[in-house]
Amino acid sequence: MTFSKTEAFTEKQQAFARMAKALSHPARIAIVEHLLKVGTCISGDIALELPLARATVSQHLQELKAAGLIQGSIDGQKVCYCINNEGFNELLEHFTAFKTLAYQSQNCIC
Amino acid sequence: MTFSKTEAFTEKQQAFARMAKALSHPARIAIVEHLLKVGTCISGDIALELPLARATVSQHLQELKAAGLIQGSIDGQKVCYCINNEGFNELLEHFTAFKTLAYQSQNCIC
DNA sequence: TAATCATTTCGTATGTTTACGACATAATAC
DNA sequence: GTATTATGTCGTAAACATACGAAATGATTA
Repeated sequence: MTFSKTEAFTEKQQAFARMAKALSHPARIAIVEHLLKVGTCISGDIALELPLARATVSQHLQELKAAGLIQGSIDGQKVCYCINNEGFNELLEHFTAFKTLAYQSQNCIC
Repeated sequence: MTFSKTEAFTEKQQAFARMAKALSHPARIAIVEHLLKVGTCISGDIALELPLARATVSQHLQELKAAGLIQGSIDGQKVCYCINNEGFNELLEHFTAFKTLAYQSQNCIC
């Protein structure tokens, strides 16, 4: 009974939640930050940056890719990862919407 | 072996991840959106908005509170929830930092 | 005081996440 | 062709998340 009743919520809420979930682990935050900083694509050097086994890093990379936040392309025997701008911008839009709501919201009266 | 090696990452990365985790379920997105829209505090009416048992909604509310995104205060036998502006702003700051990095980042060369 | 109502906590079943070593795969290098 | 290197997938153990009904708590109301 844990298949989180996602179908009961709007597509937008589900999309936002999926992206937030992708960022819900510090290792994945670190990966995204690194890719944003380095800009140019990086492969398994990411694993060197993190205190995790390569298999684990690979797993985190797959999750970020599935969420549409990063993309990877094969370059010889290496894989070159970078930010997926389309997905990343979608994430920022979700937050802009949040921010807009926050501006309109009254202060808490509790 | 799943105590997610959080201690290996910076405090900022951990804080961001904690808040993202709080938003990683559509029900919690819906709750935050609702509180932002309604502005004035709401209690178990939130449960009526969601297709979930009250116990489950309560659990989600505790998680959002623990993450510092909302706050609740007792008003008679009801509990009045609203956005925790301090925590919410912290979340927005994390995203602003992300956005700033994104602006400086080169395009993907992959 | 007892009944009622709003909310949370408890117990629990089940699915998901995290982590790792070991194995598989696929591309260069020798 | 074989070795080396980079990456991903598999199997697995332990922890965590999600959901709910039932019981507990605490405040009004009768």
